[in-house]
Order: sequence, then structure tokens, then C-alpha cells
Amino acid sequence: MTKENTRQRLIDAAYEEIYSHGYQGAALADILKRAGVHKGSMYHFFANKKEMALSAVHEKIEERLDARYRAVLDGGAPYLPRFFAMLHDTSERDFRRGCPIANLVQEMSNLDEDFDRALKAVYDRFREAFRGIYERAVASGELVACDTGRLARFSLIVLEGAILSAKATGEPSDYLEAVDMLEEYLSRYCQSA
Amino acid sequence: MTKENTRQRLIDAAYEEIYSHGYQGAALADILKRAGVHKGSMYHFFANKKEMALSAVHEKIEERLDARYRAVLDGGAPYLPRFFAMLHDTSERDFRRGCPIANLVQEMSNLDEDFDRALKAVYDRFREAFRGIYERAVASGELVACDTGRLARFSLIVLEGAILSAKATGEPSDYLEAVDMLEEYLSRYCQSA
DNA sequence: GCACGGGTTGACCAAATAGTCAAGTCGCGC
DNA sequence: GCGCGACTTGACTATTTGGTCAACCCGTGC
Repeated sequence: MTKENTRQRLIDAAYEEIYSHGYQGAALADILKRAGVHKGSMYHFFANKKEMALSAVHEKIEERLDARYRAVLDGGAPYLPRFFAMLHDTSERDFRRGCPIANLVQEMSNLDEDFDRALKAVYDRFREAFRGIYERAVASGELVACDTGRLARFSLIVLEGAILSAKATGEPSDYLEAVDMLEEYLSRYCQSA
Repeated sequence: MTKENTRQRLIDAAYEEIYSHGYQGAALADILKRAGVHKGSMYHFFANKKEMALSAVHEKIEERLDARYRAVLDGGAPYLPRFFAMLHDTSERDFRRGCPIANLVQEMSNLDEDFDRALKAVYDRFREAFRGIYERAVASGELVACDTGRLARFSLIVLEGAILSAKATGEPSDYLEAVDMLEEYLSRYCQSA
């Protein structure tokens, strides 16, 4: 087990445990057990539990986010159909646990400044990803010229609200319905063929 | 300090502490300190921390919800302007802490069956409140006949997403903008004067 | 072959956790 | 004025929490 291996296992385990139980609810002992790493090793790589958690936010959540939305951009025009296809694809969504970002925002934003800062950055990045897609859609003529920032903010609100709703009710259809309705809303900004 | 007084102080204190720190993060000792009640008294009224928390959900969150949306119905037609006026009124919203219901859903729905059940009921009640308003709006001719359940589900998603967004960014304007956009979306179902 | 140091091990610690309980206090019915 | 029972008090416990630390392992450079 190399150095990088140990560190990565800790990040992965921390991400999973925090995603499931929240930051406060994630016991260090459980994270260590899941990673198969002893306590002292963890404190060799991270100053404390919080630093490990923040590293997990950067290395798991941010990277995953970037990869996901870059894929939409990289596919080329038309962008909107692929964007909504991605939103409709629920194969990688875990509605029982909800959105890892939203979970942490709800739990930690008002409790800890460092989490607050980190999550603000992630949330902003999320929005920018959406806005980037809408910008391209405008450039490619799929959308009329409009306030793409505003559309992006609203879209993310609908997305996060929809995931929460599905978690609350246990019905993934709540999520899918909302994505449909977002698409419907957006259609008023679409270039009529 | 009468019996009911003690119990009520515990409920109030539990609600506040849980709203601020989450269920897992709310220390019993802090709840007791806030309520000015000793531990034994608490265990006289409640079997354990969880039962007290669930009581707080019923007695604080549900009741507050009912009162709020009943007020819209009781005002008589037209319903939509007063509904949106209420959504626009931020005087009683605490964006730093977010939505008490959403916070608990995110934290507890996938961890504890009893919370899950209780929160499903609250969430459903929330939706029904919205649907009731839209139903009345259809009856009064403000809205065309349409799927009010679907509109209600979407509206709640936007509301919860908007509160989360404001918590994440620290910008109440994120919330207000989303409410505007929801109103805009709804206008396509409005009876054109 | 030995010193250096990154990485590991797991026992240990203080603090905090939810929950228990025996001993009370107090008001009300009799 | 006595007894009953609802309510209160706060010390106590068992467990879990995040965090510390001294000893150790072992590969690499010299």
C-alpha cells in the first residue's frame, strides 16, 4: 500500500461516510475502518477530520462535477438535448442520499466558516458549469440571446430542489417530472425552428 | 413553572437547537440549557432525544406550516397575488439556517425510519397546501384548469431549491429571483384577462 | 550497513455523548 | 396533615468522540 494509495483510500472513505451520514455524523472510526487505515496514518496526511473532509470535497465533488459538465460541452452542438439527456439519466444518482453538495450546504454552511467558503466555491462552480452550457447554446443558436446567468441559477435551483424532493418522498419520478418542467420553462427561450 | 410550560420550553429549545445544528449536532445538554430544564425532567416528558425531536417536528414545523398557508386561503380570491406576496416576504425567513424541513430531510431521511416517515408526512402536507391554493385559483378563474398537483410539486421544488441556493451563496436575492421566475412560469397557466 | 525520514501502528487521553436513577419537592385530594 | 403521584434535581454511567504520541517499520541514499 503506497503513500498515494493510503491517502486516496482515506479520501474515498471519507467521501462515502460523509455522504451517507453527514460531516458531524460521520465517525472517524468508521472512515478509518472503511479505508482500512489506522488513525495515526490519517493524522499523518491530514491535520484533522475537517481538513480531510474539505479535501474530499475538492477531490471528489469538484472533480466529479467538472467531468460531468465538461462532457456536455465537449460533445459539440446541439448542447441542450445532451444537457437534458444527462439530467434525465438517473443511473448515477442516489436519491436516497440526495445531492452530496446540497447535503453539506444544509448541514455545515451556517456552522463553520471553512465549510462555508469551500461550499460557496463549489456551488458557484456548479452554476458556472450550467451557464457555460447555456452560453454555448446561445452561440449555437439553440437559445435566443438572454440572461444565461439567470437561467443557470434557476436551473440549479430546480435541480437541487428536485433531488431533495425525491429524497423526501422516495419517488424518483418527482425528480424527473421537475426536469421535464424545467425543459418546458426553457423552451420559451428556444429559437423557434 | 407548570408542567405544560416545561414541556413547551423543551419543544421550543429542541426546535431551535436542531434548526441550527441539525439533529445529530444538537447536543442534549445545549437543549436543556436553552430550555432551563434539567435532564431528568426531559426524560419525564420524552422517552429519548429522538422522540422529543419528532414532537418538535409535529408541534413547531407542521403547525407553523398550516398557519402560514391557511392564511392565504382564508383571505379569499384572488389567491395567487397573496400567495406570491407571501413567498416574496422574507421577513420571517432565515436564509443562513435555511428551511427547517429541508435540513432535516437532507440529514435524516436516509438514516432513520421514524424521521423518514415523519418528514414524508410533513413534505406531503406542504405540497397539499400548495395544491389547495392552486385549486382555489382554478376555481376562482385565476388559473386555467390544469394539473394543480404537478404545479404544486414543481413550486415546492423551486421554493426549497431557492432557499438552499440562498443558504449556499449567502444571497437572499437568489431566492427572490427564483420566486419571480416561478411566477413567470405559472403565468402561462393564467387566465389571460 | 547505517542513518535518515516518510509512513504506520495502536494504545492512550480528555471531553462529550445520550441515557439512568435514587432521592427529593410540591400541590392536591382526602 | 397525610399520602399519593406528578414533576424535579443532579450525580452517575457506559460509550463514543476527535485527537495525541512514542515506538516502530522499511526503503532509499550514502
